[in-house]
Amino acid sequence: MKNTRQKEIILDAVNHLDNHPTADEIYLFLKKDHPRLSLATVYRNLNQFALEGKIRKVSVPGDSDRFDAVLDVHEHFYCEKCGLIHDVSIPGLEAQLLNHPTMKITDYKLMLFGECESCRAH
Amino acid sequence: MKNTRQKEIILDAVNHLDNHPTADEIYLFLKKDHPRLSLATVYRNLNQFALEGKIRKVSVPGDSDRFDAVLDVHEHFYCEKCGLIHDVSIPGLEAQLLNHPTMKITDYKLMLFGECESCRAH
DNA sequence: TCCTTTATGATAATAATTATCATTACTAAT
DNA sequence: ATTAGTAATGATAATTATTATCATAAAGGA
Ligand SMILES: [Mn+2]
Ligand SMILES: [Mn+2]
Ligand SMILES: [Zn+2]
Ligand SMILES: [Zn+2]
Repeated sequence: MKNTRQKEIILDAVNHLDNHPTADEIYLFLKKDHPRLSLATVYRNLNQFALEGKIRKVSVPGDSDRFDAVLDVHEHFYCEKCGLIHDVSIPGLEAQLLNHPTMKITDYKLMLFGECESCRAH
Repeated sequence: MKNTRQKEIILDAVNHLDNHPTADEIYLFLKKDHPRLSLATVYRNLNQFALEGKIRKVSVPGDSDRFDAVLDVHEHFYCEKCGLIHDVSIPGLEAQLLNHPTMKITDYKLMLFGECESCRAH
């Protein structure tokens, strides 16, 4: 509700770190230039931004949540070789999931697993 | 590797409790008749069974993991009204996800959210 | 039965996230 | 510009689910 320097730099960080960073990674990145920043403030604002739809929260089963400034519909793929999370486009998937005949589905969380292109090449 | 009474009753419990129970729910259910059972043993064996493919582990973002004895391909739907997890069949979904043109996808975790039929009726 | 090995039970440790609360600093009104 | 009111922050404690540790117990083969 009130504008703060912290909100500004945290949102900027999510926009500039395009690797689906965790709250802690964002915190460590910002701490270099803003040593008084608190991890609690990072969590608080990331969750608030996600609620407001300014960013996406990406749940990784058995691991920390990650954050994504890209709002276009896309899925996430966790490469079990390199550990990176890659964006994946699956056209028609969202419509297929949300148009279920009996259940009123309003949202979904999906994580794909496997081996990414670059790891397969090696 | 060794057969124990604990393995037997824990696997039986997952088969008997068809509500996608958590490790703790299984533990509390079994403790009534087996007061010496340890929660660590429940976790250990549930994870082992899941690795062996005897049961499924169902990840619920932001909540405890759940366990499922039904091995047939099906998805899970979390009703935000009643909090229950319902089974959902989405024919063709698995093939669509695993046959991605570029990524070698071998597995996925999906959780659907919305309002279930019975809650919508009220 | 005896021996070796693996599993168990009890509890400590871990790790991510949220809660608490005194202090700080926005914002708007004076 | 000063003030007053309110919301946000920073520091840290608490929470919660799960895993790790390790002494003891029990499985199963010889
Ligand atoms: Mn993304
Ligand atoms: Mn199920
Ligand atoms: Zn990779
Ligand atoms: Zn419901």
